Amino acid sequence: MIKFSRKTEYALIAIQYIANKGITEFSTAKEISDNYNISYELLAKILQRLAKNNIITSTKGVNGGYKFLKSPDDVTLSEIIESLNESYALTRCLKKNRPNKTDCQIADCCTLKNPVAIIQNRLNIFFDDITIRHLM
Amino acid sequence: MIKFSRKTEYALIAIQYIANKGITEFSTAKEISDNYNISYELLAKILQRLAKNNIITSTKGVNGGYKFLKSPDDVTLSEIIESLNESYALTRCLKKNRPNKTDCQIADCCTLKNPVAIIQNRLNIFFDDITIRHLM
DNA sequence: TACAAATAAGACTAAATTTGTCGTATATAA
DNA sequence: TTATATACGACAAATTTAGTCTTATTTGTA
Ligand code: SF4
Ligand code: SF4
Repeated sequence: MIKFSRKTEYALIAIQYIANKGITEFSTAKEISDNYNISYELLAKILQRLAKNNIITSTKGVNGGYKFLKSPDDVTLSEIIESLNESYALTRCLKKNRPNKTDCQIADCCTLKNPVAIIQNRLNIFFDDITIRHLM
Repeated sequence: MIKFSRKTEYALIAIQYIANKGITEFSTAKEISDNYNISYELLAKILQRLAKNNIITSTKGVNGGYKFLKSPDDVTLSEIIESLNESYALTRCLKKNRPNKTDCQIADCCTLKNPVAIIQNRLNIFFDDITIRHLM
C-alpha cells in the first residue's frame, strides 16, 4: 500500500498549522491536538521528532511551544518523512539505512530491482519537489 | 509508509517474467514461484487476481498457464495496483471505494484534505505514466 | 477413462507493522 | 514553588500484511 502513515499525516497537519502562524507565534502540542482531535501524546512525540530534526524549533516551559524558522519553501516532503524515520522506498532493496537482517532474500536473482530503482528515482524527485508551501 | 506491498512486488516480478516471454508462450505459477523463491500459493492467488482483472489471460489444465494479450505499453502501474485491490491513495479521505465505517473522524475540520488532494492528483499521473514496458 | 497438471477461490493463521498509551524527566516563566 | 510545556523511551492494543491450507474445476494425454 502506498499511503501516508498517521504519523506523517499528523505531522503535515501540525506543520501546516504552525506554518500558517508565521515565524513569531508559538504553537503548542496541546493546542494542535485539541484543534484537530489528535491524540496529544502521539502528536507530542511527532513534534518532538520534527524538532529534533530541525524541521521546527522548540521552546520548553511556560509560553513555549513550537514554531518555524525556515521558509516554508525550504522544507520538503522528503525531509519531513525522513525526519519521522519513515521511508518512501518502494522496495526493501531501496532502503537507505537497513542494518537489519530483514533484507530481501531473493535480491540475487531479482530482475525487478533495476527497473524499480529507476521508478524510485522519479519518486524521489516527486517528493523533493513538494514543500510546506504546498500545504498553505 | 510509502512502499509496494509484497503482493504488488510479486505481481510486478511475475508480470515482468510473463511479459518477457512474449505473447505466445505460457508461464505457470509454479515456474515463476520456483524461479524467484516466492511462495507458490501466494503467487498463485496474485496471478489469479491479475487474470480476473484482465491484466493477463489464463488457461487451465495441462500445458496451461498465464500469458499476455495486451501490449506492455498499455498496462499501467495504476491498473496493476488497483486490480490487486490495493491502493495508492495517500490518505483515507482520498480512497475511491470506502463503504467501510473506518472513515476519517476529523475530515470536517481537516485543513490538510485539500492540499493533499492536489498532491494525490500528481501522484495519480505518476502511476498512470508507468507501464509494464518500464519493467522490460 | 483415469490421471496429472494447472488454474480458481476462499477461509484461516501467523507475523509484522502501525497506532496509541503511560510514566518519568527536564526546562522555564510567573 | 507551581503550572505549563517539551523530551524520551517502554509498553500495549489494534490493524494490516503475508503466508498457509483446503477444496473445486478444467483439460491434455496415456
Ligand atoms: S530485490 Fe527484488 S524482490 Fe527484493 S526487495 Fe528488491 S525489488 Fe523486491
Ligand atoms: S480528512 Fe485530513 S486527516 Fe482525514 S484522512 Fe483526509 S487528510 Fe487525513
